[in-house]
Amino acid sequence: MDATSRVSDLGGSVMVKEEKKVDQSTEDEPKIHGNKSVNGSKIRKEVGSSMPTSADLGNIKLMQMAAPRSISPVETKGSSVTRKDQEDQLLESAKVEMGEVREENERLKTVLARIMKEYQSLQTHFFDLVQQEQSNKKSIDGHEVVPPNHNTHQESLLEDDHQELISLSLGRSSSSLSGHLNHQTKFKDEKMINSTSISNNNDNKPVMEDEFKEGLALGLDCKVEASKTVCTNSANPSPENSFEENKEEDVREQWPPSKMLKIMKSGEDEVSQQTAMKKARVSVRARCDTPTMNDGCQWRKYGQKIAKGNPCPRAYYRCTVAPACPVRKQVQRCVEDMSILITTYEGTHNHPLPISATAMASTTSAAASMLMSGSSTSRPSNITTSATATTSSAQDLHGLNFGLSENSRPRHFYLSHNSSITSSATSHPTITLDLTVPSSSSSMLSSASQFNRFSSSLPTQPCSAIP
DNA sequence: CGGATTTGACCAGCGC
DNA sequence: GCGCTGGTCAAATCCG
Repeated sequence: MDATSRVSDLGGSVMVKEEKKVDQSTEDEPKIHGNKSVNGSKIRKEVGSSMPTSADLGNIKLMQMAAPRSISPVETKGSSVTRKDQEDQLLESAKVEMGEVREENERLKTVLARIMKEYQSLQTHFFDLVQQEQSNKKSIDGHEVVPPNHNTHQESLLEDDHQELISLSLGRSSSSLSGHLNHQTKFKDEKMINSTSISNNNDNKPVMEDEFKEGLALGLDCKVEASKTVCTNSANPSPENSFEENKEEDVREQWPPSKMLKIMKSGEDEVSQQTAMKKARVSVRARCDTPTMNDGCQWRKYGQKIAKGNPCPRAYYRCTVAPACPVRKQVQRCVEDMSILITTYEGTHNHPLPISATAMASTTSAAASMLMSGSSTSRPSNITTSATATTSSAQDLHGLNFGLSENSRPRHFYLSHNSSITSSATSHPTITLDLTVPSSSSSMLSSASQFNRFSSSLPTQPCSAIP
C-alpha cells in the first residue's frame, strides 16, 4: 500500500479501472485465485513479514536478553588481557542492553497499568449500566423506554461511557478489551466461575497481562479473545461472541458452513456447534458511487445473486489477503436509495490486516462485540432491536442472556434512526452501522460515532472502489 | 497466459 | 415432501 493508493483511498470516488491499475502496479499484496492452485506459502510469508506486531518486537527483545553472549573460539585464542577487555566490552554492552530493555519494560508496564485502569473503570461503568437497565426493566416491565428519572446528565454520562468503552477497542486490537467485556458480562450473567481466562480474584492481573500481550500480538487482527475461552468453559459451548470470533486452528471454524455442518453432524454437541455457525454480521450503510466500498482489504468476488425484494444484485466477496481467511462480505445497493451501498461483513480475519483495513475491521469488531456481548441492555433508548429475524439460534448465541435475549429474538441493532436492513431470511444476528446519517446526530450510539471516526479516516466521500 | 469475474448449477435451511 | 430463497461452487469467460 503506497502513497498513490492511499491517495485513492482518501480521495473518494476514483474510477474503478484507474484504481485497479494503481493496485496492480504498486501493491505487492498477494491475490488468490478461486479454482486454481494457490501459492499459499508465499502469501503467508509475505503477510507474516509485513506487519511485525508489538509482541513480536517484544519477543525479539526478550530473546536478545535471554541469549547468552558466547565468546567465539577466535576470541579465546587471544591473550588474557585482550580477552578480558573483550569480556568487559561485552559486559558493558550487555549492561547497556539491559538498561534499554528495562526502560522498555517500564514503559510497557506503564501502558499496561493505564489500560488496566481504564478497563476496570469501564467494567465498573458497565456493571452499573447493566444494573440500571435491569432495574429499569423491572419498573417498566420490559418496555424500551427511557425512564422518566433518566436525567440528561445521566444520559450524557451513559453516552460518554459508551464512547469510551468502544473507542478503547479501536486503537488496537479489540481482543483484549472487548474480549474482557464479553467475559465479564457473560461471567456476571451466567455466574460462570470456572472461567480460566478471567477471574474475579487477585489473579486478574496475570490474566489481563496475558490477554493484553495477546492483543498486541494479534495486532490489528481484531480478534475477540473471549469467545475462545467461553467456548471451552461453558457447559453449553457458545458460539462466537462477536463477528470477530475466534479462529481456531480447527478447520471447522472455516467456511463454508454447509461443509462444516456435514462434518459436525457426527459430533455430540451438534446443535450447539450449528449455532456457532450463526455468525454475527456487521452491516455498513454508506453512500457510495462505486461498486464496493474500499475498506482496505482485498476481496475476490465469488458469486452474485438477485435477492428477493431488491432488483440490485447482491455480490459475494471473500477476503484474499490470506489463503484461508474465512471472512466474507456481501455488497448490495439499497433498494430505497441506490446511492447507498450496504456492505455486510461476516467472519474473522485470520491474518494481519493492511493498515488501511484496520479502521473498518476495528469498527466492525467493536460493533459486533457490542452486539454479541449483549450490551444492548445498556444502549440508549433510541437504539432499537429488530424482531424481523426470528430464530432460535439467536437465543442460543453464546448464552449471553442479557435483557433482550430473553425474548428469544435475534439481536439486530440499528445504530441510527435511518438504519434499516433486515436479515429475516438469515438467522445471523446483525448490527447495522449507518454512515448515511450525519455524524452530528446527537443520539447516535457511541459505536456509530466511533464509526464516523472511521468514516472520516477512510474514503468517505464516502468511499472509493475496490479493484 | 495468468488472474479475476461471471453465471448457471447445486445445496441447505426454512416455511407451508 | 415441496417449493422458495440465500449462499456457494466451479467451469466458462473476460481482461490486462
